[in-house]
Amino acid sequence: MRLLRGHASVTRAISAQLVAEHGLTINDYEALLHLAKAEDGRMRRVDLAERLILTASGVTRLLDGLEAGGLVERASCASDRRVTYAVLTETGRTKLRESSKSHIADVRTFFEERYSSDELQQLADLLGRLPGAGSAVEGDCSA
Amino acid sequence: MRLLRGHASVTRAISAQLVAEHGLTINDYEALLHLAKAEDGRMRRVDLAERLILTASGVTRLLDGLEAGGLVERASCASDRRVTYAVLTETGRTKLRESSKSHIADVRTFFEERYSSDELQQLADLLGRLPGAGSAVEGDCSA
DNA sequence: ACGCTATAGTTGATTACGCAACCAATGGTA
DNA sequence: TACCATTGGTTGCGTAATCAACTATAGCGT
Repeated sequence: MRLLRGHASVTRAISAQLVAEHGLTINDYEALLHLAKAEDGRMRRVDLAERLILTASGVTRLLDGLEAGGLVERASCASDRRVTYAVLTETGRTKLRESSKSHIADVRTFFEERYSSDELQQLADLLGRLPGAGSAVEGDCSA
Repeated sequence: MRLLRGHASVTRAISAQLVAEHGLTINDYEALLHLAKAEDGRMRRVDLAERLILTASGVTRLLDGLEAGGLVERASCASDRRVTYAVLTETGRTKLRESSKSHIADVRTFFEERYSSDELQQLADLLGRLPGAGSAVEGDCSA
């Protein structure tokens, strides 16, 4: 675990910039990002939770905030009435575009200050094997 | 940041075992560990905070719990009356010994399942450059 | 057609932590 | 020596996340 200790300070530093500049936490940001990359800008809440490594309730509350800010909306699924989609709004998409510029720059700077691109590649390979880095295709509600 | 996402699940998994088997969170455990490695089993709270990557207040509360469990005590410093030491008690030392066995095994298992020893070394080198991994010698109250 | 189990999501209580404000000592420096 | 910036520590408050309990569907197997 010692190994992973550094995570806290890194995340905090980067997250703080994001909050200060755009009013988004890292999870807010990454939720928007996942939605943006998903088909139709929508995901089932449960799939989003898995991607963000949050519990279902964590996602409920995260999305509460984003909905309140008008960045996402809910939509229901015709074929399964249990599911609620989180859908990126146009506002949300814009917000993401705006914030990604500086955020990506911040992250890049942070890592490039300490690692060469080879090392970065290595790091990505190694850390990519941890759970939660998977990239399986999620189920769609198109039945 | 994507890179560091895996951290959450790993920490949770390992921490859960520790809590279930010994009633200690990872921070509890590592606090005891740092104290055990320190001279006389004691550290200034502020130094402990730095090691654990917690704020001063975080450490205050962490130690509250450990004190309540009789695992650490407070001691004051003769030469600087601002400082309070956290001191490992005999009970605490025993607790640490007990829990370290299974915890170390758990961690080892977790990492050895996914990485070769070379890779582990690489990972340690790379992650060791993140802030909070430093190993500077801390000030002692022996003036 | 009926019940049983699994899945999606929400809510209440609790926890862990950070930040800001604060107090008390320290240790220059004017 | 009187002041003031710095350091160690605690406390109040807010936030993000967990877990457990719950509701509502879904989709079996008999």
